[in-house]
Amino acid sequence: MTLPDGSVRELPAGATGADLAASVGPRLAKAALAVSVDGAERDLGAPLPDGARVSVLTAASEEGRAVLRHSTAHVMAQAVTRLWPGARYAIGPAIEDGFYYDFDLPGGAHFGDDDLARIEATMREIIAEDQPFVREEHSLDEGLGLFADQPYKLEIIEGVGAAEREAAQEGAGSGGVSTYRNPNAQGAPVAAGADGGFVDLCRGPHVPSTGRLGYFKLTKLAAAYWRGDEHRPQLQRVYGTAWESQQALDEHLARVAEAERRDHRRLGAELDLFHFPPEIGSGLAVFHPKGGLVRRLMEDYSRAEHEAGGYEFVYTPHITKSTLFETSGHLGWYADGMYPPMEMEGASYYPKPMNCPMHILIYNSRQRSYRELPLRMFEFGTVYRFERSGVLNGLLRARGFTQDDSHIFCARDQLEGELASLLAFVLRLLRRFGLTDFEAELSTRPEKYIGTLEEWERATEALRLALETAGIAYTVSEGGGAFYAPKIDVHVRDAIGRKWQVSTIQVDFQMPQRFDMSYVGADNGRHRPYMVHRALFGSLERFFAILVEHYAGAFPLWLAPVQVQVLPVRDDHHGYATSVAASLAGAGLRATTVAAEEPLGARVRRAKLEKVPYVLVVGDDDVAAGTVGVNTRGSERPERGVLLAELIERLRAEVRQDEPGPGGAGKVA
RNA sequence: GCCCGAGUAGCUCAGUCGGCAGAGCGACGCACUCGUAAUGCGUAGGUCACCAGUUCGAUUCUGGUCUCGGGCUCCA
Repeated sequence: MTLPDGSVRELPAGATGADLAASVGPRLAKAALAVSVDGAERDLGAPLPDGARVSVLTAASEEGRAVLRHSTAHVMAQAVTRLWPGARYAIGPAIEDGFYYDFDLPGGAHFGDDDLARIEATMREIIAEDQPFVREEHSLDEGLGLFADQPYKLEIIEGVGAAEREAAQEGAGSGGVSTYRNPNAQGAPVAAGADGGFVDLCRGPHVPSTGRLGYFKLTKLAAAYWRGDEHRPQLQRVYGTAWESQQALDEHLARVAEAERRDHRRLGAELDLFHFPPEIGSGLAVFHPKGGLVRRLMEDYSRAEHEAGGYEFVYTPHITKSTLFETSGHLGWYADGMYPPMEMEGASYYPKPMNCPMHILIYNSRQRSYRELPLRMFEFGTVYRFERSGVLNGLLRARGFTQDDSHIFCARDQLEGELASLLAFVLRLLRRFGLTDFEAELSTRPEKYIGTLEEWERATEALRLALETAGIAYTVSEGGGAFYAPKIDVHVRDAIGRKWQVSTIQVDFQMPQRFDMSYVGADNGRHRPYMVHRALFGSLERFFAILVEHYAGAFPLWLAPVQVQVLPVRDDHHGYATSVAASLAGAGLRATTVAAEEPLGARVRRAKLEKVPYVLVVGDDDVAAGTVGVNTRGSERPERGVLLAELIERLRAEVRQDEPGPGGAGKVA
C-alpha cells in the first residue's frame, strides 16, 4: 500500500482498511471512519487490493465527515421505519454540515415538529445498540426483490443505465447493487423485506457501526419533490447536522446562532433600517432614514466611481409596452417571472424586469459612430420580478429591487479591455465594502438559448480570457448562463465565511441583433456593436442585506448612519455637547447629541446597542479643557481627556483609511 | 405554487382544558442631573392577523384567507 505521504507499507494479503489504520497507529485506528482506495471510498472492513494508494478517512476531512453524516442519515431512516412502519424512504445524502433523508409516510402522513424529538430519541437507541453496517452485493434482480415494497428504491435500481451516474451514487452500479444492513439486535419490526435488520440501498461507505455516531441533531422539516421535480410526489424531508464530537456539534450550533444573530431582517428592525409593510405587498421594502442613509452612501460611492470610469448616467421608465420585451425575447422566456401587464389604450404595459432594452433604445435613438465607442450607460434601475411567494427572503430576494445596472456598447477590439477594467472595478468596489475574499464563476451556454454556437463560443472565450488575464480564480458552471449570454458571477465570502453571489458580467451578442443595433466604422461601413451587461452590487437591496450581515449591523465608520453620539454628563454640559457635535458636523462627520434626561449609563448602553462607532461623554473636565471622553465601539475601556481637534483628525483618518488605495488590500482567491 | 411551523400591546413573549387578556422592554408624563452597557414612580397602549362556522358565549374549537419563518421548485 502507498500512503498519502508517499510512504509504502506492507500488509498481509486480505488486510483491510482497519488493519492498515491500526498498523499506522492506535490513534488513527480509533479515528478511522473509512478509507479511500485509489480515489474510491471504501469501508474500513473491505480487503485492500495489492499495491493500492490508500488514505484513511477521519473526521478531520470533509470526506470523512460526509461518511459520518451519511451513516447518521441511515440511522434516521431506520428510526423512521421503526416509528412509522411501512414508511417508504427515498434518498438520504450527506450535505454541507449535515444530512437529510426523504420519506413518504404511510397514509400520506406528515411529520410535525414534535416528531423530530421522537425520531431523535429512536436514533439514540439505535446508536446505543451499536449495530454494525454490513455491506452486501446483490444482482439487479435480487435488488428489485429486496426492495419490492420500496418504490423509490426500485426506481433507482431500474434507473441503472438510464441514469447510471446518478444511480451509482445511490448504490446501484452497472451489473448489480450494493446495500447496507444494520442487523437489529432487538428484533424490532424491520423494513424492506429483510430477515434481520434495516436494509438500505447504498453505495457506501459507512462507518463500521452505529456506535461510532452520536453527535447529531435533527434541525428542520421540509417538503421536497422526488428527484427535485415539482410534478412528482412530494416527500417529507428531515434535515439534521452531525459531527465527530460534542464540541464540533456545539461549535456548529454556535455558528448557526451567530448567523441568526446577524440576520439582516432582525437587524433591519432593531437598527431601524427598513421593513416590508404588508400593506404594500410581499417582497417590497421601504427604507427608513437610517437604512436610506447607508444606501445613499452606497449609491454616492457607486456614482462617483462610475463617473470616474467614463460612464454616462441615464434614466428610464418603470413600465413599458409589451412589444419591447417581445423584441428582447424576455416575454418569450420569462413571462412567468414578470408582473402581469396593465392594459391601457389598446396596449399591454409591463413593469420592467430588466433595464437593458431601454438602454438599447437610447443607443438606437440616433446613428452611432465608432468614435463614440465604448459607450457606457449607467442607471440605478428599479425592476420588478414576480418571484414565487415561497422564495422571498427579506432584501436578499425581493420582488422589487434596484440594480446598479450598466450596459457597455463597444467594438470588437475593445471588448477585452472593457472586460479587464470591469473586473478590476468589481474587485475595487467589493473591497471598499470590506469584502476581500472573492471567487468567480464562469457560466456557459444553457440548454435553452438563442444565437449561434459560434457567438456563444466567442463570448465565453472573451470572459475566460478576462478572468485569466486578471488572475482571478474561477470555477465553471456548465449551462449556467442566461438565455442570451454567458456570464461571470463574482462570489464573496463574508465575515463568518458564508458565500454570496453579488456581481455579474455578461457578454451579449443577441440583443444587438434583436434590436438591429449598429455603428458606422472608420471604414464607413455599418457594424454591429458588442454589448456587455453588468451589475456590481447586483441588487442594491441584496448587497445592503449582505453588508448588514457581514458587519453584523456594526457598519464601518464611513457607512455608519450615526458616526458619533455626544452625551453630556449633566444638563449644564448640554451647550458644550452641542458645540462638540457642531464641530464634528463641520468636519463632515454625522454626530448627534442625547440630552441628560436619563442616567449616563443608560444612554451609553443605548448608543452601544445602536452600534454607534464613537460615543463621546463630556462633563466638567471636558468643558474646562476643550476635551471629550471617547468610548470607541469594540474597545475595552473609554479614554478620558482627548482633545476635540485630535479626535476629529483621528475620525477623518479612519474614514479615509476605509478606502483601499490603488494597490488595495484583500486577497484574490 | 407545494410541505411544516408561527401570527396575542411598538418589540420579545406568557396565558386562556371555551367565560370581558398579562409581563418585561419600548413610548408618554413627573421626579431625579448622574463620568461610561438598564434611576424611580406613574400613564396610555390590544376587534388576541382577517373572514366565516360551531356554541348561551370564540382570542381559545373547525374551515378558509392574508402575512411571516424554514425547506422544495425557481432565480433573465
